[in-house]
Amino acid sequence: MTPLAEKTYILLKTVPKGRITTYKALADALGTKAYRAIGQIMRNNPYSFEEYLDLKQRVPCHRVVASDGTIGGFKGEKTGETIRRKIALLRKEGVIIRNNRVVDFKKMEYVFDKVHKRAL
DNA sequence: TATTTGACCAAGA
DNA sequence: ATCTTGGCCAAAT
Repeated sequence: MTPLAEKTYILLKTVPKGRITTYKALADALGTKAYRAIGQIMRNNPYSFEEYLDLKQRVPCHRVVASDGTIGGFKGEKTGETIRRKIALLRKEGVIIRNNRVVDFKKMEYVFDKVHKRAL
């Protein structure tokens, strides 16, 4: 677990069900420009939301989408059945998706506040 | 130490 | 609405 990864997971866990954030928003909130690294960190997520059972620890990496509202990747892949599972998870939480894009994406985005940043 | 690799991004055409 | 392109920087190799 790298330092940035640890902070990223802590922050991401504050995003509630039915809302989303972006790779860039996470990077910005953490004071780094390494938004590409955030993707790497999601890929290495040891607490998969689907597979990990401990509610307190699991990291909702399916709630992270690209800055233009497109879905982004999941489990190391960017297309195919894996992405359909990410979409299914989001839909189950109430996020509307059409043509691989979050509808009303700006309104669905969760904005990190001072309290969350302070916890890092 | 040096190089390569991305679940990315913003701006242009 | 797509599509390139150049840039970005932490981590992995």
